[in-house]
Order: sequence, then C-alpha cells, then structure tokens
Amino acid sequence: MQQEPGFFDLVYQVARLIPKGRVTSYGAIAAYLGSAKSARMVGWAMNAAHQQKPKVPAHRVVNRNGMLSGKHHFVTSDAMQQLLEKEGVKVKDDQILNFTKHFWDPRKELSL
DNA sequence: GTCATGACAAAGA
DNA sequence: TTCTTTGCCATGA
Repeated sequence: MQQEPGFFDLVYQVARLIPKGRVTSYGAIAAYLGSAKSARMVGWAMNAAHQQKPKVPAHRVVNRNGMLSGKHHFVTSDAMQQLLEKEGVKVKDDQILNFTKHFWDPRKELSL
C-alpha cells in the first residue's frame, strides 16, 4: 500500500488542528496545502470527512465569508451552528460573528 | 477513457 | 458596488 498522503488526508489533518473556538476557511487550508485555488477540493474532502475517523471538526471550516455553507451537509442543519456556539463562536443567520476574530489561519499558526 | 459534479475563491464587467 | 464567469483538482459513473 502506498499510504501516500492524499489531498483529503491533509485536509483532515489540518482540520483537526483547528483550536476550539476557532474557525478557518477552505481557501486557508488549501493554501496551506499549497493549492490555494483548490479550495473546492477542501470542501469536497469535507464531504468525505463524515466517514473519517477520528471525527473531523468540519463545523470549524467555513467559506471565506464566514458563512456556514456546509451546514446543510451535517446530520442536521442546526448541528453546525450549535457546535460552533457551544465552542464560543457566535453564529447569526448562518454566518459567524467576528469571523476575522475567530479566523484561524493554518499557514500562520502552524508554520510559514 | 471521457464527462459531470463539488461544503470555494479570485478576477472581470 | 454586485453579479457573472473561470480556475482548480479529485472522485464517481
């Protein structure tokens, strides 16, 4: 088995590194992986993250606008918002308040 | 092997 | 300023 670190695995790794109460964007993760323009792949990876173990905090990953674009993919549409608020992130109208304040850039926090 | 889709992002009009 | 279009790369049929 090649065990080659695929794009998905990288996304899961970074997603799990997101501190509690923080959020990041698909583009930020993509940029950290070296493919800033492949933000779509990050979101696509999240789609498969549901079957990944350990669980991937996909609820901490939102689009560049801080909007819970992926909430619709959770078990329940409210699950994502509930989880975020539970961690201290205020969500209003499917959008994170003070998004820039909660924003966590792996490219900055992890390494440069 | 080819076509179509996807939880995004940046640029152009 | 908002809306529209293109790019990106991997997965599935």
